[in-house]
Amino acid sequence: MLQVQVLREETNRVIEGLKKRHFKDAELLVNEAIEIDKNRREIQKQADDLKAKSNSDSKKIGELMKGGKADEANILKGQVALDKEHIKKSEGSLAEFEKRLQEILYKIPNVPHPNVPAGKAAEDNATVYEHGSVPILHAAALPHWELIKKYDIIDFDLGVKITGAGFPVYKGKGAKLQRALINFFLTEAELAGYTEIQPPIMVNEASGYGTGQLPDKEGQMYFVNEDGLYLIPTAEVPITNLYRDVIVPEETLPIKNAGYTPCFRREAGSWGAHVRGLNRLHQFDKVEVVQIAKAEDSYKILEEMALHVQGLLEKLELPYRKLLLCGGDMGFNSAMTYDMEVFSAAQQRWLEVSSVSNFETFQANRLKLRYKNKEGKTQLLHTLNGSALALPRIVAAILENNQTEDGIKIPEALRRYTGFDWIK
RNA sequence: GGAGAGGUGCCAGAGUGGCCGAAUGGGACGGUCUCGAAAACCGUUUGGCGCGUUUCGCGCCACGUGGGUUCGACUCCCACCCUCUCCGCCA
Repeated sequence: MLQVQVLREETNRVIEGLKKRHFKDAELLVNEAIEIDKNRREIQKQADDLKAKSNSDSKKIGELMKGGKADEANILKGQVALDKEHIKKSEGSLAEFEKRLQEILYKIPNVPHPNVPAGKAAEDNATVYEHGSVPILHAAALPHWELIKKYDIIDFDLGVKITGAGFPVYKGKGAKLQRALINFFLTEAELAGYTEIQPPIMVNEASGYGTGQLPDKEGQMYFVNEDGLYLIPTAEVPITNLYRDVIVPEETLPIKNAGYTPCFRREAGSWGAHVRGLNRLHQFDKVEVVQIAKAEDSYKILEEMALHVQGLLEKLELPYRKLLLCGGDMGFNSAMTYDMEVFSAAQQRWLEVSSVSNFETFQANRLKLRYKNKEGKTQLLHTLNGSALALPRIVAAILENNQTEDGIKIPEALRRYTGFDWIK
């Protein structure tokens, strides 16, 4: 959520930025917010003045009563009662304005960074880096959903039996490969200076609001009705919310946390050939990295985080490209996002395996995540996060790209974690 | 699930109707002392919003949340949320 103050003071920058997203009602909503805010402030001034008056009158009444001047006190009481009615009215409309302002602010996405390319959709994203070459597969090469059957390492039908579609069962070397990847990603994160966090995978409503899943994306999360808890769609939610309502000491910045969690996504309504196999699931595993930084450091850190993810892909010997997302393709909360896509050789398509974003103060504003600067002023911090990495598509790419007639070869860097070199 | 206790500032903790944005202790920060440090002593230390003559002044709000009583609520009443302890169940 953007701050009204920013809308007020940097109206043009905000509107121009939002246009880059092809966000339809940018001008309309921003101006409406500013207008409502103006009314809100006028009413607050009126109410505050009236409250100041009745506060001091109440004090006088106390003094008069003590001095035995009950008559004078009673006259004043009548006066205060009258003022109270007016205050109540003002407060009513103040609350109304605040509610409407909030509703509008929830609808306005983050303002893209100036370096974000213009563009409407995925094809307008800028490819800023490419690495590795596409492997040439043997004639009988299979897509991963065939490979997992051939080697009996992941079973979708069993998942359907015990839970439903999109909940695969990993077996034998398939299960061990999961564990190895998680371990590899966490170890690499630790080496990069991240503190490992193991958070709950259910969160309360306040956390959902904190990172922006609520109120809009409610239907995308699994909800445990009995206890009012949400299954997390990503570790970003619990790990970022650790710092909700916190004023962090300046010397601890930047804060670097990493965590492995299963992730749950309802993904209502997305079906079809391109979501086959491991491409899209309701439950999957992911290691997430999260940083909290001062405004002046956040873009340097965004680059650092992207490079960390690139390093992982290079160690796994996967060909990838790095995209700088265009305004039209960015997520609602983000000011700048890099996507990493891995080439899946048997499917002959790029698969998104990581998304690294700087949210600037967009999340911090809702989270009330701040620090005190040198002048003693509290300031909002910047939040950043990235997948490092999401497992299923990495598994798909490893299986497809590394298949030979003799089996699937495990990348060198991963072998000390798997304990085996081949899936045969 | 049953019974009880409780939610106050960075932490602990007092406060049962106006003198309370809040005692006291601890922590942190600054200063005095010291070659330096410790101790001691002195001082500072919640956040949000609004207005103005905007490194400062004034006002409003907040003692879990929302309502109520009252001229006046941390204090009284109602509802809700959360935490802790004991019992039960349990990996």
